Amino acid sequence: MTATPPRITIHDVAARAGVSTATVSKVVNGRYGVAAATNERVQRVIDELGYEPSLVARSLRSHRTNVIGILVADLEPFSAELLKGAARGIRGSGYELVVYSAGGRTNDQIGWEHKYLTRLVGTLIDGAVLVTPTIVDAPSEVPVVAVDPHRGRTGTPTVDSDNLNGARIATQHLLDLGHRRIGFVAGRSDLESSRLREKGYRTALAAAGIAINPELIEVGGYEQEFSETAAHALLTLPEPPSAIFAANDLSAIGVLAVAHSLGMQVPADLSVVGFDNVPESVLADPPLTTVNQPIQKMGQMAVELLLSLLAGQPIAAEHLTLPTSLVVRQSTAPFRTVKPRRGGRLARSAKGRSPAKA
Amino acid sequence: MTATPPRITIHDVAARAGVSTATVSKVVNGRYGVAAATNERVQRVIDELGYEPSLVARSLRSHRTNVIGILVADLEPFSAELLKGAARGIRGSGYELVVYSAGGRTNDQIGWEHKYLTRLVGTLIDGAVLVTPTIVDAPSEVPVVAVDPHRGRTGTPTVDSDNLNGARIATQHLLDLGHRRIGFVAGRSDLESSRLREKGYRTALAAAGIAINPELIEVGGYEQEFSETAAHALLTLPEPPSAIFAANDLSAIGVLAVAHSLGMQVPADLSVVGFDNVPESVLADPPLTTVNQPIQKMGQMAVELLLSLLAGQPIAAEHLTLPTSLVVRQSTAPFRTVKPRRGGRLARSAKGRSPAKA
DNA sequence: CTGAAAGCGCTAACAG
DNA sequence: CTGTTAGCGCTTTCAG
Repeated sequence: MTATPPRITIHDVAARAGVSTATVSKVVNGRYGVAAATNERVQRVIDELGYEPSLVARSLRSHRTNVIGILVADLEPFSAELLKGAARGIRGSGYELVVYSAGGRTNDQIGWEHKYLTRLVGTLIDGAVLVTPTIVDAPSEVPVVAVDPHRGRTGTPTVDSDNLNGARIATQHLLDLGHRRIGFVAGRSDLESSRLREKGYRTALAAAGIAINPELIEVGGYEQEFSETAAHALLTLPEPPSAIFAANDLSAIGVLAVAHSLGMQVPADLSVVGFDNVPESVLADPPLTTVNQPIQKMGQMAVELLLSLLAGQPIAAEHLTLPTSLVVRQSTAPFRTVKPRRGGRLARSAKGRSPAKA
Repeated sequence: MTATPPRITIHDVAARAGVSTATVSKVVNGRYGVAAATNERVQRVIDELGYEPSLVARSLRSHRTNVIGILVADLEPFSAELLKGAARGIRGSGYELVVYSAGGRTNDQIGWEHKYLTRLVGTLIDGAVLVTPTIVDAPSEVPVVAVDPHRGRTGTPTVDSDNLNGARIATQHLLDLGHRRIGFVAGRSDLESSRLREKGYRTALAAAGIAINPELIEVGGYEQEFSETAAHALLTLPEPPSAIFAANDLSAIGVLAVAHSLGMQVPADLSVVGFDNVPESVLADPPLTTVNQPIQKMGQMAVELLLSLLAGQPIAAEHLTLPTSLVVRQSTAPFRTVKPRRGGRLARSAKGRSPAKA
């Protein structure tokens, strides 16, 4: 155990400068009513000692901190991307940013966002952006903006993207390529975005006159590991799908991994589409066809919305839904009737053989 | 202005449950010495009211918070990537993570890390990871690990990557392609990593028997905007370089932008190499040849080091330097003697014309 | 212009 | 087992 750090407090400064703590406080905060000479002397001592007021003590006293919080369940590709946008949104606002992470594995526990919010709000932060919260509480007294909330829309301002249409066009892309047996690796049913993505999948299929086959739907929970299990189930079916739409990129990357381990070539033997367009999707092998969400922009808008709220300004819209779009890369290809499976292994010369069968 | 949030405090709970605040505190913290009946009653009130202790008030009192801080100047690709690794490192440790961002534009002010560290340490966080700090103080009483510190190595444990060799192999790659006039977009001279990268550039050139030409070196400050100015100066030289090595990917992306605006084709007319291998480098047009730093791993190791320190365990090594490697993508090509410039515009049919001249 | 005193929400002795 | 008291580091009236 390390020794208690000898923090330099306002008392140390006051003692050394021969004034009261109240005076030091005034100097630090640039309040009026301090003689120029005193001010200078105190300032010198502050510099000497390298004194810096404790954010915590200060915010406990004055319920204004000029800090906004971004609460995330974990720091994964999606939230990391969002943070870049959030940083852009806060620039020049005079506010500072604190990101609080529940630490990943805590996220099985529902309602983490409420816990962290109440823990911090009113003391450390003036307002918060909640990233993919499972529950958005009854509108709290403190300004809160939710990004991609799990339970649809409530009283709190919200930023999300068009999950329904994104899923539709992703599925449609696969249909256009001639695929008919299209698997779906679902997200988490408690999340609104996840439900909408599944709905988009179903809608597109229905519109094409294809009946939903329950055995082609497996839950991957938005996580790579679970998704690998799901993908395995799908791909070892007696009659496996020729294409899989995964509810997010991490899941799609899991599908890719399983396909490879099964000796399948993507996209020759299996087409895969993801959702999110996180940077990792480009790095995937092969680069993933996916649905683009303007994640950074979502982060930026959420922060800007929060800043308006904090300033007491009316906000343009309660709920912002940003458009999604399809990004075609190399994980999708036209459906081929003949599957050149030979004893479980696949022929290597598949490329460019049978043409599309749209 | 929004009304003061009616935070539910320990007093509210105490009053409602008909006990003292001390008792509530004991219940919350699971201390011994509370009657089962009381415990249950208090617990019920806590649930009813949705009470959650203020992290701030608590940490002010008990100087242990189980929270570690990651202090960054800004949330850009590098730090965002690092956070993913940090999150992995903290998983299962029981600690929580707070990321504190100075908010970008504050970073012209040197020493932000000291300020934020003293602001938070001893009150909000038990220890910290400093990301690219400009100054690493005399070893503080509180556990601190620096990632890619700017001023070489001091008493504080450090995680970085092999900047010198990375820069060497990047430059060598360009030399191997036959380039002789190789420009350099430098970082910030106050940063150790930046100095090492410049040194690597100079070393490689010297080893190839090429004299350093000062007019081929411009400062880009690790920022895209500055780097564009630097690149513009370089590319409008009477005798411009045929290749540019940029001190980081953001700078290289700036170089790409300027090259395009000048009507140059990359890599046909200009080869560009970056440094970092952030996800953005793959997204660049064309995908950037760059030096890979294991950024996520650096974040993870930094956190693990800090955790050891916090646990009072001896650490394996004071200074960890992870290896760097070259990632060849599409922004580099062999040098061509003849530059098909025609009135400032470039012929479109450059591809595959004159062969390498290594 | 300056300082004494109160108190933010909480925990840690110590009495009762 | 429970409550009282003190005080973490700071800001804020309010007297002097």
